[in-house]
Amino acid sequence: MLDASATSATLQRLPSAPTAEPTRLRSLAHLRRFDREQDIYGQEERSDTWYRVMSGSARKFLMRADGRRQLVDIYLPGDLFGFTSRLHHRFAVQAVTEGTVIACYPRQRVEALAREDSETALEIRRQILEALERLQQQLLVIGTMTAQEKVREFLLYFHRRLSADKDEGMALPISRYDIADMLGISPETVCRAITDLQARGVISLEGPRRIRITRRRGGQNG
Amino acid sequence: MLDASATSATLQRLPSAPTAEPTRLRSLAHLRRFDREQDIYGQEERSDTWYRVMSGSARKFLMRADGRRQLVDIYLPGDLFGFTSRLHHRFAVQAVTEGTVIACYPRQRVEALAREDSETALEIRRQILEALERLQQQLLVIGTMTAQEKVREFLLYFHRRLSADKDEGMALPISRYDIADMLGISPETVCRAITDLQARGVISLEGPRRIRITRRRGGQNG
DNA sequence: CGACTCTTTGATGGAACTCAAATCTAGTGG
DNA sequence: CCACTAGATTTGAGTTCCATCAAAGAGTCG
Repeated sequence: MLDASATSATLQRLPSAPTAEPTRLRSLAHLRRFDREQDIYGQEERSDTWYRVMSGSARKFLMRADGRRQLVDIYLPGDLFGFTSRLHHRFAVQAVTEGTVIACYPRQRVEALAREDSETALEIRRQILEALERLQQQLLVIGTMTAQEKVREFLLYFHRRLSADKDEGMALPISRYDIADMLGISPETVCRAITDLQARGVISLEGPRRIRITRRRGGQNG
Repeated sequence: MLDASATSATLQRLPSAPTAEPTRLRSLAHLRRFDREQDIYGQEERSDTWYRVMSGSARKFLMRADGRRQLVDIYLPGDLFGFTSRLHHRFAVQAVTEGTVIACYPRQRVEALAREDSETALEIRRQILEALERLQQQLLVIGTMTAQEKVREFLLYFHRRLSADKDEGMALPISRYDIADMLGISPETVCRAITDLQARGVISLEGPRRIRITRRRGGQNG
């Protein structure tokens, strides 16, 4: 929508990677910077590029015919995404945080590299498996029955992913609406669940976007 | 009866890939037969084997502390499973259909083969991507809001996966309980939803396990 | 400061879970 | 072949939970 002039994103060389990234792969990447809500790729777009979050965050989602938005995944620094067995994407991915920096890898060249370098191939396999594990975790969260559980599981899961310390609060990059669209419940219910969890002493808020996990019971660690 | 339709689907299930199983990979496999409800691998088991359904079906699930069973995926003929980036599994997989036949591949040897044969490596990558797509689809199904939608989406999705003809009914290998544990709703609600869908003319039943899709509106095809 | 978005809270009708029981199905053995 | 059994499926009644509509508070950024 706003993405008509998608090339407000800046092209530049990659100076150094924050996360462990094989040198061979890194040499194929170029960096782009995205504004808040800006599309990284659109629904139905050709899947000829792979991406990695260098900083910031992004949401993967699908717009339904009835106008509902379904969130499928949140990408955080270090996450590789954009691969599919299809020719075209079925979801869109857009930046959540202002100034999100994404490394872009031309798919053809990555696959060519993988063909001749088994180490790269292994790394790619590992990254796809990571995405798989994330989706499974996500399924476990959404698969719980009550809304309260969903929100609690989601917060624990997200806290783990942000690899934040238990004692220091985590800074949620996403809104209540994002959480709602991710869990298949209404934003108001997310709010009420958070309020209840706070009342029960499971979490404590220091500002709406800063959440501290106080008590973690029955949580299976990652 | 269920087996008959399932087995005939073996070689034509994958939409984008006509390839059944590379000869190189096949040579590493040995076949095992499983009874109904028998574990193919258990929760917390070491992940040193990959599997492929040759005939029958299997469920991947996790038992929660409160006794609730959460289903994450259903494996049908042609599906490869068992890979993870972890050392141990976090889910169990057990046969659903009596006499399910599974091909087992020693992980070490598969990965060794992948290291020296880029074609095999590509095939593995493709298979993992298939699993990823399946989980995404599953997330879309569960992420819908009403139970009615969930059940309808699930039936359409499963119908697609069984690559059954629209006009001929599909033979559900799984129970209402399985569907419920997959969608995070109660089995009674699954029943009522199916009854309602039947009343609305969306589906028609010829026996509880034989479902025919009558009308498919708004369904995105695979 | 003021406009905007995000978050929270309230009230209400409808949806879904639970407990309970009836019906159906498939499989077993007489 | 049929009665019988165990399991699966369906239906009913009552209660809880959640989506929805509405509006008020909080936070943010110009």
